[in-house]
Amino acid sequence: MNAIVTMTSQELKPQRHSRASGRVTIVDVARLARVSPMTVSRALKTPALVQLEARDRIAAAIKQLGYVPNQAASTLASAKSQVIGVIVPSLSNSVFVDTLTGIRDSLNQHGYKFLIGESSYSPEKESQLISTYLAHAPDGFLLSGIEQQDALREQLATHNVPAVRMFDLNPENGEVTVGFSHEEAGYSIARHLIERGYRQPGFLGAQLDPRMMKRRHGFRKALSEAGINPDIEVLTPAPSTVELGTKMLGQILQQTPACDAVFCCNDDLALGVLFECQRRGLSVPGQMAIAGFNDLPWSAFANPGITTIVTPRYDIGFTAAQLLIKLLRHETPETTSVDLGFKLAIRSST
Amino acid sequence: MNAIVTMTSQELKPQRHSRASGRVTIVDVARLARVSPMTVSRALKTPALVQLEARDRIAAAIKQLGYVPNQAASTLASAKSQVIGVIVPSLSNSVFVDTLTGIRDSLNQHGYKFLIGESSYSPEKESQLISTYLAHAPDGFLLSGIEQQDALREQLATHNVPAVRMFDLNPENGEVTVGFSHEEAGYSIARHLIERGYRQPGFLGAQLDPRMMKRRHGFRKALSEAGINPDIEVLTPAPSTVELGTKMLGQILQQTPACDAVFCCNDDLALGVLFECQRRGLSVPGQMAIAGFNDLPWSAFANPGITTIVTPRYDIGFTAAQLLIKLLRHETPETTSVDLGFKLAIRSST
DNA sequence: CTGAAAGCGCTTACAG
DNA sequence: CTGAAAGCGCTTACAG
Repeated sequence: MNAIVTMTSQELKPQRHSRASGRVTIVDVARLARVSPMTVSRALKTPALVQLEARDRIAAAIKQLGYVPNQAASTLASAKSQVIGVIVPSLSNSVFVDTLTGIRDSLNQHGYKFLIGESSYSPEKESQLISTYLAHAPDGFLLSGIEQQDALREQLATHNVPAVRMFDLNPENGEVTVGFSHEEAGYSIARHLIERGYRQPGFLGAQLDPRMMKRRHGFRKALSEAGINPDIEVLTPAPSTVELGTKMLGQILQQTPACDAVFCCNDDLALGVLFECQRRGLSVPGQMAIAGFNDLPWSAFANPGITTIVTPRYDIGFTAAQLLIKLLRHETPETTSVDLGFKLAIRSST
Repeated sequence: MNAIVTMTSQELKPQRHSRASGRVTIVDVARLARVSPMTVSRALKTPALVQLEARDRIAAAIKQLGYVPNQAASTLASAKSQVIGVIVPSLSNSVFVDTLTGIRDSLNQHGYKFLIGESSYSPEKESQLISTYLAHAPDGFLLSGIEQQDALREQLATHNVPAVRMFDLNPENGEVTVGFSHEEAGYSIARHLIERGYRQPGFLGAQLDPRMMKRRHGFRKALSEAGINPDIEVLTPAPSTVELGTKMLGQILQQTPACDAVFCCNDDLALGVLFECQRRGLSVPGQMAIAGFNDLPWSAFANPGITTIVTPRYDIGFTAAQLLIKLLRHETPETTSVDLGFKLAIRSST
């Protein structure tokens, strides 16, 4: 009777600083399973260290109560968030979506989640995103490109968060990078066009991000080496789209009517060029050869199929994530710059 | 002297349970700014409640120390994560990427972050993702479609997390939904084809998700009403791609050689059909009319331009996020089912 | 293999 | 407008 009275008075006068969330916690599970909270924690993280019988009782209690661990509490206590920050230039470019898929497939295997940020190709925005994400105490970062701001590098160093760069190569400094040589890719497209006999190939470049400029550089280098004028080109900072491709064909033909081939810095542009050629009655590749970049899903099925560079974007994401996990485990990767290469897919458009 | 000795002995014998992270905390900022940690917290969240002078000292201290608030600690203490879980069917479909952009633009204004999950059109996977995300204590969810599993509904109810559904309408139950009528969209494409005089229009359907089936239903309804055979169709559960479109044209022509128009459940398929028509020497729209769905970025620039349904996918994301924020503030939205409509873009392909 | 104690870095709920 | 105390729900670092 006394006991009941006591309970009632407790209910009427809750603790002064009480702010119970009503949420099922590890303590509730522990009580039901007749173990300590610590053992529940172990059963979840390192089951091998917990007796089978206890493990079963804990599993049953978790199920019965519908327990979901509180990630915030775990992060705070362990200083490990299991979160990776990923920064890509654009989500509307399916190239980066493929990379995210690779990252996801890799990280999921190891229990990591990731936050996705879109830098819109802006180094300033990239640095801002890093600042925001640091509040979530990410265990690591996957970044796009190797041209980050100094401020960003300092932030990473200050907070001691490892990062892996994607989409390029970085043989110079010790930063871990996974990608391929954009310069060589541009070079090989030019060589292909030259070998096919095109003598006035032009370059269509959009976005003007550093990697595109490297492709352009390789393209120009091959042309110069072959004694061909490398200055037939149209450049614009606008994002590459099919619509832009339709316009750029007009522009390059106006500048150089004898232009007989174009290397588009992305397949989007190439598709626009193809449609515009059809509209103008220019045969492809007879009157105008078209080469693209990335091998987007429709490139092989266009009419004609579009010659392009096949980029290993899924593998870049997957490999970069694997490397980052190695770094997080303080394993030393064999190499800091992984070159995944590219392939030249020759199709009917050239 | 004594003091120095004391300090030294403390350094040699750290506290038994010490696990200082080395991280700059709110306490460090408070000390430097000569206020309490509570005042720093207020300066960050509700600056109006803090004296201007103190605010300036705090801002200076934050800058000097490079303080970044610990999100995990904040979430744990306040039981608010400022995180929204977003589930979309697919990231390779740019439609959903556009929606994510709308969501981001809306949530960024209000300081929310979001976790993106890809359900691959699977209700089971959707439920799993929700379970995973609940560990992050999201303040709310944005879901795709209105056909969630009962288990998912229970989870949301148990954890008392509000959700807004996207891409469809839901006049039946009280669930908050933002989208448009897929049935009406399919109906209006059929009406357009009928009015143009096509008498054997076929339907090409991929993925077979609920919304596509509603479009098909509207399409068939209009044909039946007009006394036209609605059974010319090819259906496949495979994801819609340009490659698939090239194949499906062959299939429907094999079934029904006299088929004179196709409604493709997505513009990807329509582009494949267009390329395949070109390859087979079928004039568009003379021998084969093509209609698509979504108005992907290249649809207007194809040759010919592709007639399609323009879907308000960016606005769906933006509006859904706005509505969710209202729910989180316990404001009552004027309506639970927001119809953003669609537009029929008539171009040269029909 | 298990558990009691302390602490992670914030915010709530008070009290002034 | 400001601050001292307690607590959020975990994990670390011990000790057995």
